Amino acid sequence: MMQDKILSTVKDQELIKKRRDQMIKGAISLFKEKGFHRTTTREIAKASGFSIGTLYEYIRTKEDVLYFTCDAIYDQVRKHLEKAFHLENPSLESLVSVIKSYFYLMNEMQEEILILYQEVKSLKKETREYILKKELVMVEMLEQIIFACAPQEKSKEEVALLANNIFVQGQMWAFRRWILQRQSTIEAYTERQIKFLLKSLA
Amino acid sequence: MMQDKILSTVKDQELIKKRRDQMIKGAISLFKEKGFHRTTTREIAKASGFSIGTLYEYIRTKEDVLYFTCDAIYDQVRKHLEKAFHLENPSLESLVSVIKSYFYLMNEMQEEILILYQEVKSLKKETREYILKKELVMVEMLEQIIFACAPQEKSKEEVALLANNIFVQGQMWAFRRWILQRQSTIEAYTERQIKFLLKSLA
Amino acid sequence: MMQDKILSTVKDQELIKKRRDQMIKGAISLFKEKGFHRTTTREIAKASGFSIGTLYEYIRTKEDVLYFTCDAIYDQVRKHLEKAFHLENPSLESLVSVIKSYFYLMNEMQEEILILYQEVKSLKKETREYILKKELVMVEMLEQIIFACAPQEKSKEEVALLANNIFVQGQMWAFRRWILQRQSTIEAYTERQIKFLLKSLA
Amino acid sequence: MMQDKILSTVKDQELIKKRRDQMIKGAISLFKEKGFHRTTTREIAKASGFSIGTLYEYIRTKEDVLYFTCDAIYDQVRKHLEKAFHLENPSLESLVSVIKSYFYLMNEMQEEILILYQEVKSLKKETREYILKKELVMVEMLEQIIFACAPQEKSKEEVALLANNIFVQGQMWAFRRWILQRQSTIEAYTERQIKFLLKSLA
DNA sequence: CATGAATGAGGTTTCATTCAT
DNA sequence: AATGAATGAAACCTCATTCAT
Repeated sequence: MMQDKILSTVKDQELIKKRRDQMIKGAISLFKEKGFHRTTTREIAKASGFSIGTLYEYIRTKEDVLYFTCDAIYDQVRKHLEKAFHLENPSLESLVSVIKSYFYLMNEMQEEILILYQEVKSLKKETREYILKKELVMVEMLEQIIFACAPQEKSKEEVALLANNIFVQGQMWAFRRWILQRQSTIEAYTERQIKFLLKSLA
Repeated sequence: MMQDKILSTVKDQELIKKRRDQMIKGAISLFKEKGFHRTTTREIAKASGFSIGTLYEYIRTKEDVLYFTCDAIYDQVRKHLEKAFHLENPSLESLVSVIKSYFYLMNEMQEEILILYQEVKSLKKETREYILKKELVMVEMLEQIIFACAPQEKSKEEVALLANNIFVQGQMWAFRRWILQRQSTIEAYTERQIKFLLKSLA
Repeated sequence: MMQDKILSTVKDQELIKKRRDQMIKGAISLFKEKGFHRTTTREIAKASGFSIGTLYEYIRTKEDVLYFTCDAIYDQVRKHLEKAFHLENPSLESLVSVIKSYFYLMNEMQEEILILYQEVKSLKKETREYILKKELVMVEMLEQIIFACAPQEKSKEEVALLANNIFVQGQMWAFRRWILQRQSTIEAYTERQIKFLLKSLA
Repeated sequence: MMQDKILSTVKDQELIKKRRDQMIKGAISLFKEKGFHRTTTREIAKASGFSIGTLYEYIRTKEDVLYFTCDAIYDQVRKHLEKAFHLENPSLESLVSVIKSYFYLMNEMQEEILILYQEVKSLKKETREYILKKELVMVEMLEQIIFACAPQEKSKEEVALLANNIFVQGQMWAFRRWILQRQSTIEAYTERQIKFLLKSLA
């Protein structure tokens, strides 16, 4: 984990984990509300339940908080998907259920997804690439599944695009909530997208 | 235009237009590079070719710059689309050509689209809603076109979703460039998306 | 008049007088409302009915406006007093009527008096002294009247102090309005102050 | 104390008191010299012996400095008066000694009194009223003393007016120094004012 | 390990004044 | 004479970061 590369003054590894988890929890709730830039380190410390001094025992710069936060969100998504993506006998139905599972997760994690969409660009290049690689891995997992479940003759590029489309359509439910959620539910939305998708796969 | 509602100390309407255009141009190039929050008003003034004092003759707050910028980007998109959307005899082919035209525009306006995606959330509620309404209008235009060109039995909701998908798939080319543009060109991308879409419409 | 010493780009003397009168009128109403420091030159120009450029044809610095304003207020007071102070046959009664006349004037000019009290200190030393000399002259006029009307054996110093007391008690009605005007009228206030004064003179 | 209502980022109450006292001392010396508006927050910080950042740990806005300063000046006056006003057996002599004590205090606190006279109006309504109430209380204390020491038949209104006159005559020594202190000493001034006053009381 | 007071660079915004038209 | 757009110094205030306790 790259997380470990960010040095902490503190030695006790368990404590580091605990404090960073507190921090991420506090940060997410603040970033949801006001975004990264409008949130101060003092607020983060307070929301995390410790002092500003202590916060800086576990990070080097404010950007580290954003990094940890994005990282944690991606891990949460990945953890969920890994479970769902573990298919026994691939079939179109299992692809459908994977997609459903993913869309419903996006519905639950709407706010966190918004954070990713809006703030990742504030990370510096190197860190941003590290974070995005995590999404890349997930997209590739999805590609595998499509290959396995819908093995019609399709080029690698087409499958890759389908995987991306599915990924974005899940996130879209979050970042276009102002338009999509005015008149639809996650269930109806999922239903329709899957319908279109299956036609595309045909 | 809501633009007019933002007061300027300056009275000459033509000059206001000219200066605000300079400002938008300067701001876009800076926002592309470092985002809204990391750009200072001093930098905006300089990039616009006038002094900080002059900048504030044409805006009230820094947020106004973001507002003008987003507004201008949306207007640029809309202006283009209005032309492309003006169909003579609707057919599947004309739908395809509309989509192509839109995708190619997104390719040209990549950086601007990124600004929209990342910074609109920094506008205050009221202004943000005003800006998003512009996108809503465009989505509705696309819905009309789909109805006209692909008049198979489809529910209003399905058409709305298709319009949204098309819209997002265009923008996606910009905001997922790090993954999509590594291995594809706008032409190939457009081709494939249209292929999937036509299947969905079938 | 020192006013004339403040150069104006404009040559036409009548116009200068007219413009400065407009300016003073505008300035007084603004200073009443928000004080000298919180009033901007732009606001003064607007309230005076001309442009900021024109304002600066008739003054050199913002402080000049304050100077003209204080000067005009003092002149207004003096003009009034000169009439009232012109006694035919001096007597205690005529002293009383002079005081009454002064107090009632202070009542009418409350806001202007407040400007003097609060803003004269913002004038630079030299100008301030020039302005205060005008009050000194008025106090001396009052001393003459006391001498003439209440010719009991009193030292020069005592008379000077009485004159000052009377002057301040008139202004007090304005600058202590928050305490005095809650429960009294100018008539009752004048009555009582005169009663005490006559005892002091006895 | 209302002071406590103004939040400080700092938690240590003793430190807050200490720093605010430093601040008030620094501010008074600057306000004496150049007034509130012409004094910058940086100057206040420097004169207080700490950085601009630290200053803002103990206040929210520049106006708070003025508020603390006025409040401190009034408290200093009140503290002094409370001692002097504590009479054992009331008599005309004790009234005279109270007045003397007050006038001499005004002589010592001339500059501070000037600050009150010129700057209180810069406080926002609510705060200004809170500050003025402190003066009101002192005036009422003086009314009590007059009642006790000079119990001739006098109306409540007359006593109130006398108390106000005494108060203003003390402050006058400060704010009319340019005229009064040219030719008199505080001793002579006090003597004469008391003489007039006793006649008024007769 | 934890705390929180201190720091000061740097952000946004204002406004007196000038000068070309 | 009148205008008003342009200027930029300087104001207030914030906040990431440090470090003595």
